[in-house]
Amino acid sequence: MTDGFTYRWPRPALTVDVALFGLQAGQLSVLLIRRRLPPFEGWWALPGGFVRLDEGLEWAARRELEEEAGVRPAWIEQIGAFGAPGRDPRERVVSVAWWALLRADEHAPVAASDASEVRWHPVASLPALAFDHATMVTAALHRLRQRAWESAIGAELLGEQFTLGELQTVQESLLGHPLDKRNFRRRMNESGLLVEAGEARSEGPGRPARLFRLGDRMRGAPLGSTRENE
Amino acid sequence: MTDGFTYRWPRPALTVDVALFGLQAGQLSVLLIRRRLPPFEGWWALPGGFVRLDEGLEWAARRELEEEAGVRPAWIEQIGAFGAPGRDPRERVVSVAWWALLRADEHAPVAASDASEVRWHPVASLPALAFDHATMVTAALHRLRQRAWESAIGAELLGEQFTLGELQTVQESLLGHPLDKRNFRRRMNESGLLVEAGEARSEGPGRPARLFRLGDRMRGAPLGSTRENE
DNA sequence: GCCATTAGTGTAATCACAACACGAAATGAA
DNA sequence: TTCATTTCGTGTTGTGATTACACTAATGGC
Repeated sequence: MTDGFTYRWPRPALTVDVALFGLQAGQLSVLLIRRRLPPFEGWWALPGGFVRLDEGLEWAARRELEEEAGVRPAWIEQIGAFGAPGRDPRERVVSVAWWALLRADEHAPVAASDASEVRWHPVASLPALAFDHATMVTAALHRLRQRAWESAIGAELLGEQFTLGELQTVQESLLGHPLDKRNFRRRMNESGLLVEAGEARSEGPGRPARLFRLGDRMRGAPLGSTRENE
Repeated sequence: MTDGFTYRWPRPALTVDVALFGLQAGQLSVLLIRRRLPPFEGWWALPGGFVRLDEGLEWAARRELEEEAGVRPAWIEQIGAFGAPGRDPRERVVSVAWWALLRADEHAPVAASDASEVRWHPVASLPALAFDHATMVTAALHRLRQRAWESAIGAELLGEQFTLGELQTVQESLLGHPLDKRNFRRRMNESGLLVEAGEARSEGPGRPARLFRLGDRMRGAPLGSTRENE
């Protein structure tokens, strides 16, 4: 952004790191990989890696998820850049952190490339993490809960169609606390985010539940009732 | 974040760009510099520049403000990373964007280094901007207004001590719409962010106003009443 | 001392959110 | 077929927060 020479200076390395969330047995969990190489050899870390010259940041994040764990998130959003000098002991590395959601029906992640192991860890009991990844997870969780509170983002964890009961259960898992059934359903109805889609009954007994899907272009949109600042 | 060789790959350049806001004659304005060199020669742009190997991101942002305009912001916060390939026609450049506030009593900015001119532009009427800086300004404004709504950030634009009337005026300028006097004062009182600090009368006639200052470590903290998600 | 100017204060109406219990529709077993 | 079980689906009331709104208090200038 200065003259034609400036951009030949030595430059920091640029990486992306992704906090990928999913539900494992109803537990909100983060996908971690165990590092096979130094630094932090043997430690758990977020999947991530270097940004290539020709790819966008979000693309880089998606590619790393695919390469390192073989998964494609249903939702991904940037958290911000983490660039404290010394956060990587090797050299100066600035990392753009992301958070993402993986649908439950996606196939399980598999270890690949730089990882000796890939595993879901419940957010309630995380191990020590490499680099500043603990900070990133904290920030990611914060954003996730904010989104879950204000926008039914949990729908991204379900299939194309889902019942209100399913959606509520997912949202509760994301938020980490129970929701009132009637209030939840009212909010969803009034939000205008959902549209009906037939009828069905999933598990054995009980009255069949109506099916819904996300309305067009409603990904992550705020509920109608949420306070905004003009 | 992979093996010892990976970080020798060619890497994107890394810059910071800052949307610095201030009040000019009561108008919320952004500081822009006119570029003296290609690309976008002669266009208005946000101050910014390359990140050095040994400095943190926030430091880089502050340094560029000082170098290019000779100012030190009272508040600065990250917006996020902008890294679409092609956003800089020269080569791949990823930029970490920031927004900042400059106190009214700071001395006026001066043109330096890469800029042929430095000027405040009211946000209501911005010129076309270089690169993707228009997007950054939009995002910055959004965050600024959010903060102003939920946290009396306007106090950063005033001196150490200020009256509630002054604070309200500033907040109104930031938000872009008027606030109710009594409701504003109640919120401030209940927030617990402010503490008294003597007594004074500023301009000519009228009842003297009480002076306040920000309570310890209350920078940008949310008002007590603001809804949060647990 | 009177007028102009700015600071400071309380209450009523409205709205959003939280709490809460039962009837409806299906399944499966007796 | 009847009954027990299970899950789905629905409305109202109370409470706390936000909004709207008008006058008195204290000073400076004439």
